[in-house]
Amino acid sequence: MLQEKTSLDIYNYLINQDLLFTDELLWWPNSGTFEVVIGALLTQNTTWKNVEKSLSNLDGFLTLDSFITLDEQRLKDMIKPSGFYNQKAPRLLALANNIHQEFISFDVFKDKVSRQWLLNQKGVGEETADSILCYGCFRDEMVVDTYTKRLLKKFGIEFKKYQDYKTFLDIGVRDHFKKNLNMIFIRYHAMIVEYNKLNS
DNA sequence: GGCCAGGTGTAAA
DNA sequence: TTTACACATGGC
Repeated sequence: MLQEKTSLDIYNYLINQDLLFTDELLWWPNSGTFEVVIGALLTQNTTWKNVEKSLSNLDGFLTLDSFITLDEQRLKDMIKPSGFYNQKAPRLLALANNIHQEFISFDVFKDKVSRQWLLNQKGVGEETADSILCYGCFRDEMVVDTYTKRLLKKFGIEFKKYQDYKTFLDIGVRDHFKKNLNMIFIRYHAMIVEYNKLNS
């Protein structure tokens, strides 16, 4: 009889792969800052390499207060390397302005924002919302991306909906670890991405 | 040159 | 509720 793997089995499998990073908190650059919001939108259907070019262009404008001073055309020019700039620029500016208007500072945003508030923002879907919550706000939210789906498929696990993937990944490790879930989710997702990079 | 990348919004069936 | 398509640059 075929026994299906649990999310904890896959987590432990990845732990045993000896992936090359020492501190999972550093895996998403400048996690816990507004920069994660920018990166999360820019990386949509885009390689992180291209996002890095844009982030580099945005040097000096990576805080909430400085970012909202940019005008749309200038932002488009700066984020050109990461593609879809005609839609990403206005969406990023609207999001940043909404954060500023609703929460005043990014620190308050980190503390108070809800997943639903993020999902109501144009340009923020489920993965982007979870990336912002997990890496930007250090909340206990697991991120599901193409790497995740690809890895699970190797184990014969497939779902139709994002939420089904998320629930599958969440339950097993949540029940096992019970505490420090944000760190576990960060480590889990980071390992999935690194594993894919090494095996592709 | 073709294909894909740490997706999302919209329109149409 | 599901499916199809546009969005755009850069790396391989």
